[in-house]
Amino acid sequence: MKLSEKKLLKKKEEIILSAVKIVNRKGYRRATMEEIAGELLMTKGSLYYYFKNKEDLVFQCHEKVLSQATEELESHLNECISYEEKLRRMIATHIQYAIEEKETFNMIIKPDQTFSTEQLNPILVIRHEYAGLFDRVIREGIAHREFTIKEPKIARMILLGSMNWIQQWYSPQGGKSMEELQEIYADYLIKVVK
Amino acid sequence: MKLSEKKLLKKKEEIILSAVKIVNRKGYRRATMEEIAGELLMTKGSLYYYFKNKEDLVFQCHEKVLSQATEELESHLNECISYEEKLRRMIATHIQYAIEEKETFNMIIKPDQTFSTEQLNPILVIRHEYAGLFDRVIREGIAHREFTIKEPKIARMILLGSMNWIQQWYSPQGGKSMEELQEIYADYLIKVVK
Amino acid sequence: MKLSEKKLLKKKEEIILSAVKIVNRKGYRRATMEEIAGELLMTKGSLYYYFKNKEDLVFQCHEKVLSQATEELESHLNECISYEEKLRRMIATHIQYAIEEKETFNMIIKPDQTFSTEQLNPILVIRHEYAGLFDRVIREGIAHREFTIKEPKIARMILLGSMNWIQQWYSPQGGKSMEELQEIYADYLIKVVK
Amino acid sequence: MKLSEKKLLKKKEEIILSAVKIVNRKGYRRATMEEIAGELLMTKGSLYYYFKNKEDLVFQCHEKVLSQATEELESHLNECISYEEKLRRMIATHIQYAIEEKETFNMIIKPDQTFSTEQLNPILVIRHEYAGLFDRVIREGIAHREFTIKEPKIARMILLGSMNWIQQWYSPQGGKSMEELQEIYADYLIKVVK
DNA sequence: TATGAATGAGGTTTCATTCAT
DNA sequence: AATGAATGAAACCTCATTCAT
Repeated sequence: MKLSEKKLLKKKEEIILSAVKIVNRKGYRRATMEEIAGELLMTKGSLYYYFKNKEDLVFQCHEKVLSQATEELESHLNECISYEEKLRRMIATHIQYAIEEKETFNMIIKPDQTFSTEQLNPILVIRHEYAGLFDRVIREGIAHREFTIKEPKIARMILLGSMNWIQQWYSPQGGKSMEELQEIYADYLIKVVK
Repeated sequence: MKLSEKKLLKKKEEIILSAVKIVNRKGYRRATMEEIAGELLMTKGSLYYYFKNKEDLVFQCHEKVLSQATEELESHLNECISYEEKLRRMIATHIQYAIEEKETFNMIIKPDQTFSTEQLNPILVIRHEYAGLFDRVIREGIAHREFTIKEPKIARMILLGSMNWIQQWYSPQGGKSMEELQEIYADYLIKVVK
Repeated sequence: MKLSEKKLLKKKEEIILSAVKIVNRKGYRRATMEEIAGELLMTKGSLYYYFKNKEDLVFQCHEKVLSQATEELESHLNECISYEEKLRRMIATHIQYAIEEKETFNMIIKPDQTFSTEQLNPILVIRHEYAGLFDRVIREGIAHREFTIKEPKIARMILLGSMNWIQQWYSPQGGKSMEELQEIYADYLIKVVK
Repeated sequence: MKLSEKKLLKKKEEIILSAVKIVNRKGYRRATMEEIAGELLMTKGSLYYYFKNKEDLVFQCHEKVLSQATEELESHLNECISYEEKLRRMIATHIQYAIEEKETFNMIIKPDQTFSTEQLNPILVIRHEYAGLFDRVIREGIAHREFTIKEPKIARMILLGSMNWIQQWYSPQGGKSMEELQEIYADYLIKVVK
């Protein structure tokens, strides 16, 4: 890879980070290209050198965030610990992302509100993959007799649904810290699959 | 109440229903007054005869849906049955709403950073009331030794979050009927509070 | 004239009065038909029974105000007093209207901003008549050797211009009462024509 | 100052001139952003690149015109001539402005209940300064026994009001040239303060 | 006569996008 | 690679006007 390409990628990454920040703060519609550019002391015109359009930029934000999260989840799956412990750690990871990357995660949750059909599909694929990791830990946990339930898919939906909901009410100033939440959620959600 | 007033209210209700539908599909920002009006074969100008502005219209959407749902839940709380059974029925009711009145009920879910502080408060109050009914059944269930958990609020959030999530994937053509879902969810969620 | 016609005229008059009030407060564009009707506990639809459109209504406001003022001016002209005294009284009258019927008078001053060509002409006629009364008192005053100037038309324009300007700064809470202004203006403006 | 900044300012000035023209012709409410832009073969959207909103644009119109006029008047005050002569020249200047820069100068005249209090104040300040120059020449003229009146402020208002009024009727094709008017007005208005 | 309801033209504003430089 | 400037579509909102009842 040439130096110029490297520079290009670095710049793209910077822009994505800025976009993630703004979109998380304001939501997709309210986040303007101008503000995203302003954060980096650029002008909005420049963004179009790096990204085809706003949708494309935000799409790449997702890819980044979600692939990061997926990676983390996978690492937990590969650790040498009990399935319960694996699931605990995956829950903690998901909660962290849901809180810290709130709006970006939100777009993954309701992508059809944001993306055109063309870009919808790749997102659904990543999303499906992501959910699949939870399916796997549950299924394998059942196979190893750590979990007992009959409907692993529905259990997974309960897990993800309840964790995604955290966004609706969580506030850093609220009563519980993120760490506490991670623990309590893990405790209670493990009960579901046990 | 005069006939004309009744008619006015009916029309307002129609508009609200249309608005709920569009807003749920598209989100607050993407839902346009024109589309909301078009659904009813009206023109956007007419909406302003009934509602002060877009915010006001959407606000009344929230208000209506929430207060209606609250009423239904309360009836279950007053039945003479065990707390577990009360909770099962409330879960069934909530799921039924979430599925059959999907678009209407969805409103509860989105708090939207849209509302001016003036209108945000009344919404939060009703929302709080609704959630409070679940809190109550859990707390009282604990007092009667039917449930055992230490964090009833978080349990409630897990319950509501997981149920609201059903909307994201449920389809009548899918594998499970609503009745099956109601049962499985009740089974799994009761485990959380037990 | 039949009773019903009388009633009609009376209602029209009421509406005109309301319109004058609102237009004076807000100006032509900001005064809405709804507000004009509201003042009389009517709905705006009703106004169209009495007036062809907003322009027509406001046009009749003018006619009323200006014909009233003209009448007053004429009465002063016919009093048996010196021309200086006649002019003093006319000045007082004009100032009073300029202050108390501020916006209506304003429309007479700049009618082309408000009226379509069709209605512009009648207004210009009345306006011309009105100014003519000042011309007359000055010309006759010169004929009777009370005044001495060579350019009566320009003097008249100075008089009217300076008085119309009062609107720009006069406030009831200001330092001088209307009565004081009437006197000082008369004193100073008489100097112009002397 | 960089070239680009200069260009920006020039464009802003062009827009201001266009706005002044339209607003004077139609008044604040009737002047549309589209028309103002159209005059310069631009689209209304572009105006928002240069000005925050309509109010801001019109505000800057006022500001510009007023400060420019003030500067010119001040030079006369500093000449070494009698106060009567100073006043004559200031009158001539004001009339010239009112006639030759009719549309630009007209802005001084309309205070429009349009501006938010925030923007109204700076305008009133400059306006006050401008008028203050006439006040000064009259007051100092009194101090030097050239003038005799007791109400210098009101005299000033008569002067400005009558001169501003010229715009309402003056036409180059009319009977009197501007130079004649300047002389006659000076003659008659000096009588007011003598 | 009066009105409730609807309309639609027209206005302001926002902002993603384009493009010459 | 970047930007300043312009654009235009689309959104919200206002309000004079119409008309069936």
